[in-house]
Amino acid sequence: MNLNSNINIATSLNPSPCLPLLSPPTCPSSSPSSLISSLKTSKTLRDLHQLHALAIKTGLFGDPLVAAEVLRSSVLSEHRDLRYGRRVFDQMPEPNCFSWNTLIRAYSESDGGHPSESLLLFSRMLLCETARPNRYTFPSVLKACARAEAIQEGKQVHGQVIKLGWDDDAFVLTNSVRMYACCGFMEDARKLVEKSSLSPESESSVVLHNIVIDGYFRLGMVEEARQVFDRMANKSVISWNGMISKFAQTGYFKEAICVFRKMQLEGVKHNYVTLVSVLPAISRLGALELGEWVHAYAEKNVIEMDDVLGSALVDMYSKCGNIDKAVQVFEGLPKRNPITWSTMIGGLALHGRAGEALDYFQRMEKAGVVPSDVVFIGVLNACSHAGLVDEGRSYFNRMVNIYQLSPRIEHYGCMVDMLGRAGLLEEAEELVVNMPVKPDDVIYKAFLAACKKHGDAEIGMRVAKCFMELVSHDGDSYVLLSNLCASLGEWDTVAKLRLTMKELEVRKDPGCSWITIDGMIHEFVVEDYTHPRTKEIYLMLEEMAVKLQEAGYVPDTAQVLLNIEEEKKESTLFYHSEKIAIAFGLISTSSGTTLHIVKNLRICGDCHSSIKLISKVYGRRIIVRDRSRFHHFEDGVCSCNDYW
DNA sequence: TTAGGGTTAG
Repeated sequence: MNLNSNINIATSLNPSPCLPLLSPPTCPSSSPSSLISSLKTSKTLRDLHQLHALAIKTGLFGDPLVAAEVLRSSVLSEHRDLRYGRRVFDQMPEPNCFSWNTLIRAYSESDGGHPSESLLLFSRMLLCETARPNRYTFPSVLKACARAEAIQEGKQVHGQVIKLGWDDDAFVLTNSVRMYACCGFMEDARKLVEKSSLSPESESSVVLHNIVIDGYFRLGMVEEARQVFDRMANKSVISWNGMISKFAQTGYFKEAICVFRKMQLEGVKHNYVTLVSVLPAISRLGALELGEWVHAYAEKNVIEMDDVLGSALVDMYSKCGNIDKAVQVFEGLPKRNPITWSTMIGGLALHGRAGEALDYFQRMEKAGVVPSDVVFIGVLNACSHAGLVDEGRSYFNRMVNIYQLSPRIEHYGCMVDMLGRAGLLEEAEELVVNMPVKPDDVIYKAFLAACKKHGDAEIGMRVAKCFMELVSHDGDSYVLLSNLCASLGEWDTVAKLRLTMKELEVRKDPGCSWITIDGMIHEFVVEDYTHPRTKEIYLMLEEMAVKLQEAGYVPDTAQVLLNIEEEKKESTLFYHSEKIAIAFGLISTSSGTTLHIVKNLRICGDCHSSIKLISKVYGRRIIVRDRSRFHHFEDGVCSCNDYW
């Protein structure tokens, strides 16, 4: 869009506004100042309409200050109505500068894709002789450019800023930097910051640096963002919160927690946003102790427990293995929204507590909350993990027919997984082939895992062909497929697959498990020898092997799908990362302590049966979160009833 | 009339 192009706003808008002409119930005295103060305190759209009518009736609308306040109340109050405000503006014979700024700002902040409207108005304002852009005009126009990521227009506006001499104004500067940062022009953004005469300790300088950091994160330039943060002479709580939330949102969970700890060490008080920002990182890492600390901190510091912080806590307790506590937090919340319900239902599903997940879904419906498509992902996931195939089909149909929600690939993913786990491979295949969205890696992975579980290579290979055509770069799917072939002894195909992976530079995520002891996260990969207590860990693993064999453990070497000697297979199995993490947990905690393990991949069959025995032999509850769900091992039994 | 937040198939 070119700001200098001719724009005929008048023809594009409703020229005959219907303005109400009611008498207000309580008629304020008709002086400009009392009308303005009534407008400022008006609470509803109805009040506003009546005061507007009064202004017209008494002729006071002709007073530019009154008209400006009618406009401001229309578009920037809590009960804003942009279309109404636009009609008010178009009625003004000669809007003053304040009114232009008000409407430009309202468009730049609105959600309905209106930033371009802001720019159109600004270009009209430039041609207007009675109102010149001022220091209040530019922040909004620049914000509109930033939101539309319109660099060409942004540069033109910035040109006007310099021409009219507003470039030293703190608000204008902030928004100029933000405009460049949002458009990805970090060089320009940084130049402006460096050129500014602000003291590095000043509040404005902190804001500018926060914006630059945000810009680097948008571009995925995490290291640059971190460097700017580390070098800041002064940091506000918003700077710290920004780093935590951006790290967590980009998958840098450990880094998010690290910043959170550093903030604490430097004596910066956490606030509500800090907690909401760090909790998702804690959830993903399964760092229960830290999560509990955050919960206690919120209570001790009387941080408001609303639906948002409540959802984050429910999610944290669910993903960190304490589902009962998640339920307790949920039940204690003063307010719940659709996300809170989704989080609770998804959490119960993750723990295999399908019956309760479905009960909560019913409660949600009874409470009058309209189910979102996300909550159905939780419901279908619950059915899938509990083998409730008929219920799953029925909920899928209800979602489509009663709630009129279009199934997304995630819903099909749940259905394929559900049918596959239950051994209904042909029905699952039919769904993969006929579903209206293109199957992705995840769908194939669920399907291939089901074929492997049920030993059906024929269907597996048929679908595998489609998967190969995807030219996927997802390492896990290749490994799954090659494992499927390996379980059939098809070593030639395995070799071919490995070669394809090499050619496409596909890498598999290495299996990795972690355990938190005294607030420290300890990470282990398969056959890991890097931990400072490696010697003790491996002595423990040897002891475990002996005790398990005494208890009747037979290694399930069919799980090791490499073409290697049986004996080597046995040792490979015993050094899987989750077993190493458990050995470390056993030597680092007192007897009877529950162990919480998180694994990035799905737990293998041999580990699953070993951990059942370990829980019995060592008298420990062991809670393992793998890629798809929780397993609660106790006294030789797992909560998943071996259906996973 | 500048900056910050929660759920989602394997």
